[in-house]
Amino acid sequence: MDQFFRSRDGGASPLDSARAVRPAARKARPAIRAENERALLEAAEQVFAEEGFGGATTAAIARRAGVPKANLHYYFVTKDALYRAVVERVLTAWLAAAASFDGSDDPREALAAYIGAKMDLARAMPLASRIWSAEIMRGAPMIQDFLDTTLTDWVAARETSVRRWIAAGKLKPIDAKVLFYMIWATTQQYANAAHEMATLNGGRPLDDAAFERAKRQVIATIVDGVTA
Amino acid sequence: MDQFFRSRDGGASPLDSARAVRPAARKARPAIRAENERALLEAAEQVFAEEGFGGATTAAIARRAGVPKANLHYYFVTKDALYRAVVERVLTAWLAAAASFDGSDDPREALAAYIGAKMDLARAMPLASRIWSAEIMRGAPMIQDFLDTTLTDWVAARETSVRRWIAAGKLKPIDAKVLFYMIWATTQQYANAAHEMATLNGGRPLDDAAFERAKRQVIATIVDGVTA
DNA sequence: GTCTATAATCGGATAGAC
DNA sequence: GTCTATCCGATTATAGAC
Repeated sequence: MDQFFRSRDGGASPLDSARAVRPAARKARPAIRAENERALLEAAEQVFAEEGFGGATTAAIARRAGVPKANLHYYFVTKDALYRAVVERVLTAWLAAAASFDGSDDPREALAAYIGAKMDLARAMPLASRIWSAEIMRGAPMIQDFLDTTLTDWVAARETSVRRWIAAGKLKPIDAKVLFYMIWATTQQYANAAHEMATLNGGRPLDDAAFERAKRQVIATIVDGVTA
Repeated sequence: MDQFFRSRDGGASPLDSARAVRPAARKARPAIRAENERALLEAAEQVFAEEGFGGATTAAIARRAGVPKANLHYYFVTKDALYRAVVERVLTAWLAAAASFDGSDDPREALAAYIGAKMDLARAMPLASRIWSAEIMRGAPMIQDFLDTTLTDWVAARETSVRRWIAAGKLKPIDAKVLFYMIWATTQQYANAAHEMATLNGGRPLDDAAFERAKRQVIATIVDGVTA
């Protein structure tokens, strides 16, 4: 995972990202460390999602996690390292959802499974999903290596599948990238714009039934829109 | 326009947002004021788009505009007021694009015109569009009044049109809000994720021809996906 | 491993000379 | 109307006692 990240100053090689978290001292109580790291990561996810990287402060994160600020800097040496740890979590989840595209040779099934998985990811991890979008909006200073390597390869491979489906008459003659941009944008929207959706829903967040209806409509629209 | 805004502390009524910009002194040279405000707004748009509200600094904005930092605070009393002025511009553009939905009684034409206008907006004003998305992602602290009033009314009226088209057998039985969320997300993507798209395009931004092809595919996918 | 105290810097905003 | 100098609270990060 570390190979995807570079430090925010842009000058680092993939290798030096090493461990963002200090190694545990011998004979430490692992439970305390695990709990403090968990609380800090959870608080960091909230604050980074609400305020963005620049607007987030380590003091606010430490306060929300219920640990002294100096403790935050003990577990995560810099604000940057803490942010990286948060982004790693959602990258893992993103890759897991991506795998769901490959469960079927039929484009309708593959697309339905992938769109559904991405919708579920936005619903289950809205804060992490928002951080992911914000990272991309800022020009991906932390995940450029991921875009250059894993994502580029992933898209290229799926473009081959799409071309095969087009040749087989199963899909319209579309550009696969444009399709993926639409899928990414639409599914992320259910994390990014949850507040706007709540406002337009009479002030209440979407309940599970409304979300499931939305998921079905999103899948149906895209699948019907690209199949021949 | 001012009635859409509230100050970021959340406690303000629409009335007190008054003039974010100082009134010109009598006998001032309007050209200097106009040029300084223009340079500051342009620089602010760049910095807010790159760093977010919290990450942007007035020093960086003043430096990019080529004016002393104290001058920024002369023209725009607070960072908040400068941000509000930037958001006002994109709100105006958003409303102009929204009007293009109402040019036809046929859903295919209305949707094509609106999606095309939103795509063109993202292409023509990518920085302002990104700020708009970031504002919504943060929970719309500055444009909540717009969401509560103008946007709520706009969506409600278009939902009526969509229901009419469904009843006439021209559209599938869809939820209009889910359709609009998809349109908003997909079109914004061409501003928000321009860097990611460039990476997947061999490092080069989309040229005009590629953008026009994407626009046609987005329109076709959505229109074909929702028409009966 | 924890946390109080503090260093060093940066941030928004202003005073007041020109 | 402009801009240098500066205030002062906030911010990241660390030192060092416990």
